[in-house]
Amino acid sequence: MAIKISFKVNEAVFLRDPEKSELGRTIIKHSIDLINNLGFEAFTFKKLAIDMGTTEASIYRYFENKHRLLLYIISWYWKYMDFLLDFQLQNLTDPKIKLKTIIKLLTHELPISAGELDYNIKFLNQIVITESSKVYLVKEVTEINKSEVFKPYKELCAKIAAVISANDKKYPYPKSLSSTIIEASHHQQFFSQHLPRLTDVTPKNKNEFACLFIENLVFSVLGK
Amino acid sequence: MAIKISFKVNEAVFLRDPEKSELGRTIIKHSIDLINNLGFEAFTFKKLAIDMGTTEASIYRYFENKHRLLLYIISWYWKYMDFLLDFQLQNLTDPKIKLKTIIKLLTHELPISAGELDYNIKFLNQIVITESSKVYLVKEVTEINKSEVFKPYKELCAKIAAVISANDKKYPYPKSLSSTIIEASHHQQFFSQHLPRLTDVTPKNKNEFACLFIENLVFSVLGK
DNA sequence: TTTAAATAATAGTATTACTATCTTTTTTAT
DNA sequence: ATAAAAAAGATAGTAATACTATTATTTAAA
Repeated sequence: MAIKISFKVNEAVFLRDPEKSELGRTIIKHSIDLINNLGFEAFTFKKLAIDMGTTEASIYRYFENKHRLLLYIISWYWKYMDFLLDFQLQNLTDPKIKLKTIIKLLTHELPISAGELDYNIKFLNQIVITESSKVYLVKEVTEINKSEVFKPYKELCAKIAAVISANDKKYPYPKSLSSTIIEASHHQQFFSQHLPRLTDVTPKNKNEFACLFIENLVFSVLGK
Repeated sequence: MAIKISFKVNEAVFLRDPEKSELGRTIIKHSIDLINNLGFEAFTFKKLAIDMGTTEASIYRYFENKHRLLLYIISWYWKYMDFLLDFQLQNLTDPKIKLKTIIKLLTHELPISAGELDYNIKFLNQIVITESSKVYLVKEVTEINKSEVFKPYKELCAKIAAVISANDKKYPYPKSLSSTIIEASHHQQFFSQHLPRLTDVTPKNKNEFACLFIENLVFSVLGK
């Protein structure tokens, strides 16, 4: 019995819930493929419509614009990450091992654990690395933030911050360290792929590099 | 005798050097104001042309597109930062004080030291915080990187990495730590301004927050 | 002072980012 | 089973964006 995993993304993100119809799910599936292929800037609703054999108008019934669609995808990812985190931490008690598990999760491709997934996780991962900061690095951030659509990110950040605090009760910046390791995980992965001189990757540690760097960083800060 | 500061940005970034004509300098000056006002997404050459009383065609003679213009501004900023860094570190010998000076520079508005500046540094600073990652977080990064236009960023990163290594010869990730503190400086400033729950800012430490966090981070990692 | 280079003025094109309308199909409620 | 409602498809249209091209005018350099 394969369980289909789905997460409720804040209603303010979409006009019609894409999880609730075949067309909606197709939009998300094809968007992930297409954004990964073209990059977010070159991605348009027109191209998406052609790609999936429907019309622009149909897509506009689900999302106000492509920024909202990206926000949906990224939010979905954070919810999935949050779920995986709960799942993987459930039987762990040692806060150090908990934190190591979190760092591993942040710096590796997401595992497709428990249930079947509609989306291409490899692509989703790349999109998060390259495009996720574009959802908040916009002029309208304050306006968008009012509708609570950044909640999944904030909740994940708070959850990781709690584990950080459990490792070192006196550490004064758990939330900032949390958001920093989330962002740095992406950046170091991106840099090691495309601008390696901004990192210390070597051909040897290529795959483990981001993980090793972040682990070293975190456990230095938290005093082992 | 006021010295006008100027930096040579890689020729591949522009079609015609904006530093070498009045129109060119006006383009940069007005771009900084307009990008800061509208955000990069809403900023267009048309709006810029109207704002400065010229035509779109004139601007296209200087820059291929708005992404290149942003790249120019950001590159200029890194060059200016590099210059300030040399300037401020010149009489320092203690590597710890050097690193503290660097962190202060990264987390505060740039000082307008030595010479007169054409550009609005306050705005430039905000643009770097909000828009700088958009110059490399694009599909064409590898292609763009070939023309060496990211050099100013890489050089600054290397310079900071050298100071990091001077603080701790055995630390294995100087370049990654360097790029991480550059990026985290921006992110933590952005978050503390717009999404404070991702940080540990308080009304009290508001202005010093990013600096305090990064200092604590760096000197924990480098073992005091 | 001639020539070249830069700018201004204007026009035009393909694409993007939508909105509107009407018809057909599918779903749901009775 | 059927009527009503909702969703999707088909088509059209508009304003703005992201350019390119052409010619005339001004400015700077040889």
